[in-house]
Amino acid sequence: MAKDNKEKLVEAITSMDEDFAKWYTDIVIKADLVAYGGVKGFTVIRPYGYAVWENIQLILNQMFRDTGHENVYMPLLIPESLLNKEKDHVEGFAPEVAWVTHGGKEELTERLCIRPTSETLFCTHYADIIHSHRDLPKLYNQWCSVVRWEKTTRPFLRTREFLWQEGHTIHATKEEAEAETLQMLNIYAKFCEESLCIPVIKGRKTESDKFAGAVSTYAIEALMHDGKALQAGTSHYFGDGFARAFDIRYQSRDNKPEYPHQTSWGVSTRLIGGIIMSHGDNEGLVLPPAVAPVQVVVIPVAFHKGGVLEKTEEIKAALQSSGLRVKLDDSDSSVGSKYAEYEMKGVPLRVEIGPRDAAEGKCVIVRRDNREKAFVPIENIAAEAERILGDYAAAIYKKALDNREQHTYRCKSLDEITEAIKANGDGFVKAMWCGSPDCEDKVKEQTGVGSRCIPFDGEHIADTCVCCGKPATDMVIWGNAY
RNA sequence: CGAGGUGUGGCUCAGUUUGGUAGAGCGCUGCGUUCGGGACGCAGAGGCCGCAGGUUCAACUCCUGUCACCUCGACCA
Repeated sequence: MAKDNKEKLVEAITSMDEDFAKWYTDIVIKADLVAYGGVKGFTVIRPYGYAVWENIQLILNQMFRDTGHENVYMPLLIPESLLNKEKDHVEGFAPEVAWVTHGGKEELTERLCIRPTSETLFCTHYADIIHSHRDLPKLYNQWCSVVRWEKTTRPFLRTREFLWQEGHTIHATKEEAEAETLQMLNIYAKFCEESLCIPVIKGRKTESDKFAGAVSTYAIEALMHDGKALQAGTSHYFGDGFARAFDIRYQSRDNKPEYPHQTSWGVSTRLIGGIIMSHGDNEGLVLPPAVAPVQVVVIPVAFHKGGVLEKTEEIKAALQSSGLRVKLDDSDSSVGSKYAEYEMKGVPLRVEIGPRDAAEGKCVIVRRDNREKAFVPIENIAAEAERILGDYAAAIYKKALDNREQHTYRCKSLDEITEAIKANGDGFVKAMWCGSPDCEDKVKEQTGVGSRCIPFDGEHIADTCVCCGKPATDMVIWGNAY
């Protein structure tokens, strides 16, 4: 009997060792996060998946407000002439924009692109509203979806339409804008580590990897379970390039026209993909408590027998009153199928209570991450649940961090890189770099790993570039990315 | 955009080779018995076989075209 169940569990979802991509897709569908839509790269985000996104929004919005940002909403469509104003920007995005060419049956005189990002829209608006140094800074953010016509799509990781937030700020000085860029990167890092339990590396992108139109691009990079990197958030410093292209000027205190400095920064529903691939296991999703739609599921066992249902109501109420998100499942499917379902959905804690427990005034708390059971008196349920959730969050963070450490290789030559990956699988490669784009390309060509970022807290691995042997300027983290 | 694959009840698929008017398992609905790791019995509902042409007395099956989705690469949050 137990053996049959085991086999069923294994059948339900492809093992991650066997086929990581299939494992990912299985989870996304079976945990009820998304359904496929009718058009490639466009997905239905199901209520359970959307609830995760809403929790992400809730936390980030608070962090944005705490740092003085305001939410706004920009139009969906961008006239072609507007997109064309900043040269690097249009070159970067033109290949992947979708165009609106008709209104009803009439062909438009100027085609309109569906925003792939909203820099141009913010810039035109800023040109309208900014005249004096007193109008600065403007710290805006918008939650919206954007469209980029990607060739290869995967739910959450790369979809043609994705939900995100894009912050766009404009400042009087370079220093202020640079500080904003780094402040937001730090907020993202804090959010990922504390709320999503995903360890990230903060760093700067190389020239070739910068955002189209940016002076400098910063990113947080996370390592997934299969050793591939995921860019979890980016923050860009634009200098005054966009201001010049869009003719945004303000009069300074000493009555001179000046160009302001800008930033933009964003995270997307891709973060949900990061959660799946950082914490998930062969039983399904493992959700960080801060964003889990249901933090505790209460499951009555043999509840037609005396007293059980009353106790579950009592437990639910106690948990809710301490602010936890709780679900009581008293449907008539078997407990085994409920256990499996909520494990698949990554609910952090499960409370079981049967007639025996009810009689003794206790219940069982089972952790999703390691299935450890704790028998707790019902009167302590809320405090215990909160304590265990704290341990759980720390444990899944540590597990992800351990995985990253185990898959971080320090290499002094291209051969060492190849060998490290061959021996231990994909991961983060730490190696020195001279700063030349040619070497960057060569590393990619010969070892398969591209530059992820130049971390702020780089190590000194060697004196010379891993590729050409000339004096090195930076330590770069290399890897295979999603 | 290149290479491969798949379209048949909600899902996974069989049936296509050899044309004769559609099946299984799971899921779903109702009633009852169950419940400490994916329960069981009985009774039901549900598909003009992706779409459009063509061949044929007859097409899920053969032919032509087309669309969609998936996987893997190159490009990208």
